[in-house]
Amino acid sequence: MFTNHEIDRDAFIRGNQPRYVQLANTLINEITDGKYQIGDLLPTEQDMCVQFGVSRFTVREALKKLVQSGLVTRQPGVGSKVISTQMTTAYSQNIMDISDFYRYATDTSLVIQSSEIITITAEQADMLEGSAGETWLFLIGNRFSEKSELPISYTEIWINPAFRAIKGIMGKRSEAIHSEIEKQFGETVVKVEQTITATSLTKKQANALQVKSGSPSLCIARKYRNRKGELIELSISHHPETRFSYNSVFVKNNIPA
Amino acid sequence: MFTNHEIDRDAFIRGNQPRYVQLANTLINEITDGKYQIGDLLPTEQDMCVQFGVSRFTVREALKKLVQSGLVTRQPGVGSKVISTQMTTAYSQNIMDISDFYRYATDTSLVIQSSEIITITAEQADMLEGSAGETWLFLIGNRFSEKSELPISYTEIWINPAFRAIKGIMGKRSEAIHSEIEKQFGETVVKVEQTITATSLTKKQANALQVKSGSPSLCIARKYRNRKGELIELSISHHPETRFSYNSVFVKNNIPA
DNA sequence: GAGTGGTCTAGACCACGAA
DNA sequence: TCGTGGTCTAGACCACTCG
Repeated sequence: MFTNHEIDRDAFIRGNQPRYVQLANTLINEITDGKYQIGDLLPTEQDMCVQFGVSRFTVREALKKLVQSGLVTRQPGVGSKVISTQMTTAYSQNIMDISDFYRYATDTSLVIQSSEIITITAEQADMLEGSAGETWLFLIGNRFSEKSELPISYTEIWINPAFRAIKGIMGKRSEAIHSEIEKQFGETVVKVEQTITATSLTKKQANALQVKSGSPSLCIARKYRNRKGELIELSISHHPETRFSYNSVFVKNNIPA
Repeated sequence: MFTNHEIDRDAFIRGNQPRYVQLANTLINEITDGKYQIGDLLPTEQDMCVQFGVSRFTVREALKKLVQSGLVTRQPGVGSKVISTQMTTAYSQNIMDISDFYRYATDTSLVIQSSEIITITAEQADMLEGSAGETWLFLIGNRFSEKSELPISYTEIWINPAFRAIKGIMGKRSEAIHSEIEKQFGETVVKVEQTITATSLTKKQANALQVKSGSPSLCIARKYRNRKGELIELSISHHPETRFSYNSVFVKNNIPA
């Protein structure tokens, strides 16, 4: 058992993460490193409390993260069973949480090729939840993964007039545009709404992606909102078939009603 | 404050749901009914503890559900702020949790049009995580929403040999196939892996959907797994453009590292 | 400085599954 | 019957926001 002072020093060294996050990472590493096989039971909550010198609350918060990650299921009267020994990630995308939007940007890079201020039409105003005549910043770019020379997406980005003075966004970026807005203007993205559809590529889009005009694409539109619910940024990405897939894992933690 | 006996009687009447679920539903109803506007702060945790006669733990579990639903954000030193006053659902799909897979099936209906036992090839075995020569049940059907006569998807379903004796699956169904397997065989789905891609429709698929051959579609493949990680069912749905979209909401609950 | 939500402890009772 | 995870209470200290 640690005293408070020792916990604080420890946390400082490790980057000041909560105990349950540290414990979750420890357990994830043990599972992915092969200490447990699929079907094995983890130690009980009581055992972990003793082993790691923390309360049951801390252990349970950590185990919640394992369930969310799809590594473990839990059942009263049985225990915590390992159902997967690897985190599902790949060159394909896997978003379960808003913080994953930040991670995604670091695995790929976005190259902005054009930037202009546009006075929006009535139709665009509808899409952007604004009024015709407003002047939004309009960016066009391509996203690349490290593993291929062909772009994985053609992306159009609309930025709210309040942030159109944003600087240094041309060329190759390893960070997301919305996180740049947060930095430069002190805004905070609290909500992202995402819609996925299938579309036919226009000539312009197809050219940028080096595929045939009219071929199918996965279209992902994301609305980034601040605390007041205002639309900060709208991004629309078109991914040609075979170059991109969108993956998710859903795990049952208790019986549905 | 309730005695234990009163809590039990109460729970029985309300369907035996945990207190924090009941509290979450109460708060969701208050928000969607207009008691709070966007930007308003909910009462503090302390206030709710007094108002509802529960502990802070119970209040916090309830508020977690509101954050997951995208109705509220929480910030230390500030409070719990309303950022949306309606649950995001529509004719389009919105899956955040494994239990949503059950709800989706009740909003739409699946009409199974063919059913046969197939001896799988090496290529199919790869996809189904089995061995060539195994005999899987193969279903073909269309999914309809109540609002339109045109199907919203063309669906192919592969069912593990262990469950190929499943009964009563032909024709119109308002329940999901995987939940029928659970019922008839006592299995439990604990994990669903989902991959979304864009594809061109084959002639057969296009005919079933009454669109042009080669037109784009949103392809959603789902692998349903039991506790042991075994593949129980694989479903592959093709949705023509304009008839379907896949929506998600992500909400920030704390600052990412 | 007062109040907020985030984290954490040390207890407790329960329904359920397995032996 | 015994141990599991699910729920719940009553405390506590902290970093942070805001007046």
